[in-house]
Amino acid sequence: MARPREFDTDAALADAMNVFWQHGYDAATLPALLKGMGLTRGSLYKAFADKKTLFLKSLNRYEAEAVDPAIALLTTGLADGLERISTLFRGVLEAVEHGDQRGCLLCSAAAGPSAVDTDISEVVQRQLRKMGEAFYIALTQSASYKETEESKQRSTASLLLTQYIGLRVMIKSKAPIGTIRESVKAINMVIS
Amino acid sequence: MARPREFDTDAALADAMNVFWQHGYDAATLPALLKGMGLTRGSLYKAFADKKTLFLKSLNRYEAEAVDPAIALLTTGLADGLERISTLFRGVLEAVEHGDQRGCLLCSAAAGPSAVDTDISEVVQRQLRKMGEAFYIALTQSASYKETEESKQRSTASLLLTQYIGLRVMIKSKAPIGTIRESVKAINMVIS
DNA sequence: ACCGTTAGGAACTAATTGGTACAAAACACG
DNA sequence: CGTGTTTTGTACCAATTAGTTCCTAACGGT
Repeated sequence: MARPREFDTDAALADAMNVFWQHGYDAATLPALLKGMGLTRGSLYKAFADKKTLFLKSLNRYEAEAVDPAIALLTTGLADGLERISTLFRGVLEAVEHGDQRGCLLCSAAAGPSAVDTDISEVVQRQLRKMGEAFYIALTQSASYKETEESKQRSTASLLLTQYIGLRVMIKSKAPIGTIRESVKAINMVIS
Repeated sequence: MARPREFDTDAALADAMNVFWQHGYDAATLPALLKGMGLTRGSLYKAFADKKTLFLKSLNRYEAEAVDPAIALLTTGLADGLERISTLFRGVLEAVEHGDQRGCLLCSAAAGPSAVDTDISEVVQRQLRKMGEAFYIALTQSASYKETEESKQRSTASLLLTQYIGLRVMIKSKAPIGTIRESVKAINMVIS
């Protein structure tokens, strides 16, 4: 009973996510978002309230699009948990080898706006926690770790999460590819 | 043979560094810097050219004030290299326990402006490289690692550097203290 | 075919951004 | 004492920021 929206809000959100992914929260200016999303101010503010909520929605979309698949990889599929973990890190490395230097929206948010804004911090913490839990589950489902005491499994999971964040921050900082490779190699060394 | 400066440039730089440390490069506005440094626009621009070079100088000062001491800890002093590494991470943890959530200026720069600006990236990469090298030296001077093959020493050093970055990013993201403790515990587990 | 409701889009706003211009002030040296 | 040189501080600037207003366009139900 009114004029229908001319664009697909979900597609627009995907575009917004990519702009934030490339530039980061602060550096993603409104004009850049508008251009990337292909719509005008009126439409954006009508559909997404304001920049911060647009970012929060982007973050949630990132969760669905990048974090959850990673978690799925870690918690299901391949027989051995360690193999899954290796595959995850190998995937990150491969993206870099193919020139993707965007890093990880979640990790960049952790280093940036999450420190300042509690709403953003909440979402970031929740997603990081999920990742950590997924590492833990992968460990419990691995031949080499399934029998070890839980406290060691927890610690190793925590190590892997920290390692994941550190790795993706290094990638975004334009660290030389050799350093990235070395770091991934080191992880494989530790878990096997 | 002219009017002398009314402030200590080095003290002012220290103040600037702290402002950047708390807010990050982008979020540190000029008024915030001026207030934190206790001087006016005229003086700041006469003494430090512009915001970016002020940041680069702050980064170098951070190197002298925080990075180099950490490197010194890792490469000299305590008998065993692993003990030095433990001490470093324990120090980070202690700072957090005392309420310091600023994280690490270097690590935040890595996740933020380093991705965009090559001048900043250069400084960041150099400092990260120094840190990695220091971890490596600490390993070669430890009872348990000094005999292992170099490639493994390199990998472990790389792991520690990545871990260090990840840890400090998590801290800045306001991760719960339990997670931080767990992550530090995990490192001690790996290296001993 | 009309009418209520919503989307779209351009113009506008108010605040803030980093940076500059310039006059007044404070010194060192002769 | 000047006088030349540099700092200081204020006022200013143009550009950019996120966000709003408001008129028009496009629909859907009756």
